[in-house]
Amino acid sequence: MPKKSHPPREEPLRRRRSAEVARKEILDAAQRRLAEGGPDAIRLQDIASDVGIAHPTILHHFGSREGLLRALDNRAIRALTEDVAAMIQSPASAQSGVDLVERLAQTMDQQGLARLIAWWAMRDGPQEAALDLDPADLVREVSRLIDQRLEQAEGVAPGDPEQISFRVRLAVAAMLGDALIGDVMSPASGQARSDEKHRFRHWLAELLLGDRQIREEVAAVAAASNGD
Amino acid sequence: MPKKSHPPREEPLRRRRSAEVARKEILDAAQRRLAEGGPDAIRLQDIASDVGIAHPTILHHFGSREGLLRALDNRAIRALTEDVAAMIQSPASAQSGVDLVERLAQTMDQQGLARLIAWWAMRDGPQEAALDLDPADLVREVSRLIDQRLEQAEGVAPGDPEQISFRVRLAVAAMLGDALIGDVMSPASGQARSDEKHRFRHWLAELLLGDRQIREEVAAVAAASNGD
DNA sequence: TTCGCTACTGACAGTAATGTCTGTAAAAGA
DNA sequence: TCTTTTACAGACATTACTGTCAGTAGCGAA
Repeated sequence: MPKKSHPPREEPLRRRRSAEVARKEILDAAQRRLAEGGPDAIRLQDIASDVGIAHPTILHHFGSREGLLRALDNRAIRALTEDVAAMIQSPASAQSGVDLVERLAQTMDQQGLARLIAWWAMRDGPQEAALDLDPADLVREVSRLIDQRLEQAEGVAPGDPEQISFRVRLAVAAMLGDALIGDVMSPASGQARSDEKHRFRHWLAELLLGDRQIREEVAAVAAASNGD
Repeated sequence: MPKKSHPPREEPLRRRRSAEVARKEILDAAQRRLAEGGPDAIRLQDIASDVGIAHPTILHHFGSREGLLRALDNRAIRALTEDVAAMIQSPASAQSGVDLVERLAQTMDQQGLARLIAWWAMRDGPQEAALDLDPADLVREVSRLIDQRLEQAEGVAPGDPEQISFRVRLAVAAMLGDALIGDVMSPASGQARSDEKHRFRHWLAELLLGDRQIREEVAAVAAASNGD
């Protein structure tokens, strides 16, 4: 029995979101598609049906398919930047680099951020980057933050500032690459593969901070040798 | 004046390659397109016009577009495997890891191999890998080769075999990630960026082999301390 | 309640890409 | 020279994806 229009309808015929919410839901769906199905899975009609809207609505919010993709790119770079910055400023990262690497890896893994960034690099790489923000600022900002922390924590100014940015660059590049092909490179499978992944990240974290510790050991041994 | 068909024609109306050569030329063109223009640039008609053939010829050789892509994937993984293997067996890699990392990076850079691999990871990652060869064999084989070399060169069996595979995994992942987003992460530009890139690789190579050297230093210091 | 704004939709247009079909021509072998 | 094989091309079919357009409906403001 079809509803009469007498009482005001409980369920509106179509849901109307704010422009902001609509954009977010569309971007989320697109990112999910990209993560699960690869680049060919980003089709306006599919994304629209995921969100529960018609595909012209996506065009309404983003102008064109290309506009949607650029918005995806920008959000991904921004998310990575903010996550890395928050990571460094968190108190947990004071002691060890393990949490840093682990969280960076999880950021890359979750929601297919690694794939999104790789895809962006493939499409925009050779041409001019059509982004709202400059990814190089990521490294600059992160390096600055690390520098700051180091001075605060140790009171030591590290000799070569490039060493810091190299570590950041290595961590980001490695976690990006590992998120992309780490699974297929691993000889293990199933739970063992997951365990190995975490050991790998742990090992990398120690490698990134390790030589400092080892050099301290050297200094300690040398001091002991002189003192005795 | 149109040619008479009296004398046997010097130039045939169409060039006829062997199936093998044709496949190679098509794959080369496709890879070039992918490297320069991104994933959307792989269109049968474009590739065909690059090679100088009609697009149904590509279908004839690879069955379908998907078949072409799978052939591309397989060739990329194979190229990477063989290159890494050759790299390790070369005499130049005996002394330092610098040449290893540098060559691995160049392999990734040249001909857009990094992009090809990233693209493959994006498309095949979540599903079953549709490859002729298992990429995990790459790591296994490389680890075995490194193991071999280490025993030959130093006569020492390294403690943890996982340490070796972790280094390979890190080198490959880092150079893949850096080939993808290294340029945009670099604060420098132009020639300075290129210089920085090489310094980064050099630094990574030393990091990968460095702690061994440093530990030897520690041992040396300790020995000197005891001996004196 | 009325009005205006705009998020949203259905139907359609245009286009471009893959894939099929039928036939042609260039080699290799007999 | 005849035959067989197969690399290759032109024309067409089909599909499907993006983008347009005119109109609808929900929500806030007056």
